Amino acid sequence: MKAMLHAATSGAPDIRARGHCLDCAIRQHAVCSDCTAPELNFLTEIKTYRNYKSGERLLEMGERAPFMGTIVEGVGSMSRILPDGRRQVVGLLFPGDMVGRPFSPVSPFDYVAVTDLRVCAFNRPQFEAALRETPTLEQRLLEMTLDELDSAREWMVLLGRKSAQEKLCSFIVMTAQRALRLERRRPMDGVLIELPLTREDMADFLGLTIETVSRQMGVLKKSGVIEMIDARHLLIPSWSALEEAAGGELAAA
Amino acid sequence: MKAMLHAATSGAPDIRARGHCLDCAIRQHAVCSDCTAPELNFLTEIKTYRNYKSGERLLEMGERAPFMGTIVEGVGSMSRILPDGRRQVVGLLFPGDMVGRPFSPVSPFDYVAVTDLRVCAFNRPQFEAALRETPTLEQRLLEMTLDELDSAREWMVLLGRKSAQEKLCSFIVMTAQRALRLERRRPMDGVLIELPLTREDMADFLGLTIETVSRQMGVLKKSGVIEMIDARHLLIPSWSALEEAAGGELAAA
DNA sequence: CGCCGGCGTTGATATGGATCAAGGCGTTGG
DNA sequence: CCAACGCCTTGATCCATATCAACGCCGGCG
Repeated sequence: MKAMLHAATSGAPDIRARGHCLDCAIRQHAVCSDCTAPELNFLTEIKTYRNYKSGERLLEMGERAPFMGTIVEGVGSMSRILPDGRRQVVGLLFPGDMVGRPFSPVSPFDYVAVTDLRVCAFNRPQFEAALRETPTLEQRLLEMTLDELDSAREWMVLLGRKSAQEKLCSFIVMTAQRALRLERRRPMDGVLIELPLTREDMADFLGLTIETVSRQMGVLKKSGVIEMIDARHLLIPSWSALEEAAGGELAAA
Repeated sequence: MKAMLHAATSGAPDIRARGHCLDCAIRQHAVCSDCTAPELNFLTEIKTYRNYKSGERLLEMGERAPFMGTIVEGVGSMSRILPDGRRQVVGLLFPGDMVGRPFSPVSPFDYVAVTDLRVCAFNRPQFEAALRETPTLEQRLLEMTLDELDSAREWMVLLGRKSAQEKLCSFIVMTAQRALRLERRRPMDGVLIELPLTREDMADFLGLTIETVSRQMGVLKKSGVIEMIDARHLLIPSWSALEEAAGGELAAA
């Protein structure tokens, strides 16, 4: 629950060579998914890649955000830390998800690399201009934002009304759905799940402490809802039993 | 915490006469705020008003939503009820706020009238077509959606990490800000606040029980953070003391 | 008028999850 | 090889909030 002392915001992230947007592995999940070839040509010209090590901060709450971008590889988080150190993760970012808040020069949350991360980044004013001039881009952003809003509200249900057990199960369901969707696979019995977060990040996402997360994982293991390969790898014997234990619908986001 | 048995979704809400959008009292707060006169002429033609009594359900989670709209008068809520009856309010709707989920024929949440309500409504397909054809409208919707997303995430911080006390104070701050903004006034010491919600709705919004809400109101009263005129009317002697007790920034939404 | 139902308060008790504390494993680096 | 650290687990205890229960106030209605 106490905020970890993460590495400070990186001053000069590793910026790598381009590569054409047409060849992008996650384009179909990203804000540019509906763009035409000429539009992609333009984006190719203004994008840069940024790489971060796990724990690095990409953007800091309350600070000017020099860029916006899309996660290409890895997992990130958005979080806020209260003055006394309590921390709440308000969103996880998987490949295809946007980093940064369009139309606001100041980031309303901290963006942190949960795993090593690769981000397709755009200079903010340039990207905002592109948005205004490109209806495909803007419409897709609207769609994505509406979906994120639905997800955020579902997470509010979890935070406000679910038990620690149910929170854990919902988290596992959500993580599995996101991971599987990237591979265009459907949830099924016997799938193997990798949890990209530390117990601390899970706790901060679920509004719990690490001890409670750890204990509830134990309970789930004992009750057979999950099998633990190790702390970060689970097997789901029965998808429906897991959803049952999550205590209420979780729409795909 | 148990779901109240609200009146069923109204089959045929009271649909009233028009009135021109140019004369609309809440236009500057709504999705149509940036529209030109000709655009407003068009909207005037396709809009209808719907009136609801407190407790009526405008849209039901999982059901086809025949319309979308904007709150003109009164306060509404979006909520979800878990299979076992636990309820979480995921958003309050003040004049200017949108009712319904654009681009999804099925409502992801229940929309309920908290007070008597007047809604400016559009037939869904017509409104969506208007959105696609009217960049001012679509851009404004994007802006509003991004703001709502920020608010939802701030509420996640509250639900996950704040104490009952802090939740109550944050709620009062938020309610006051919303009410004052409509009147173009700024928060100041000594303002009188009206709480539009029952203790039950507050509890469901804050992830608490009614008893805890009631007790914490008592504590706030005793500690002088608020003065209670009656259960629904408060006086804020010191705005900064209230914000202090809310335990962390609450951006205006 | 008197009853009843919705809403709010208050009190007594129970409990889920937090807190405090200790220890285990695996990796890194001296 | 051992020390130190990050991450995770497990145990004992505490406490904030839930739960269970009763009551007061008020407005509507028979």
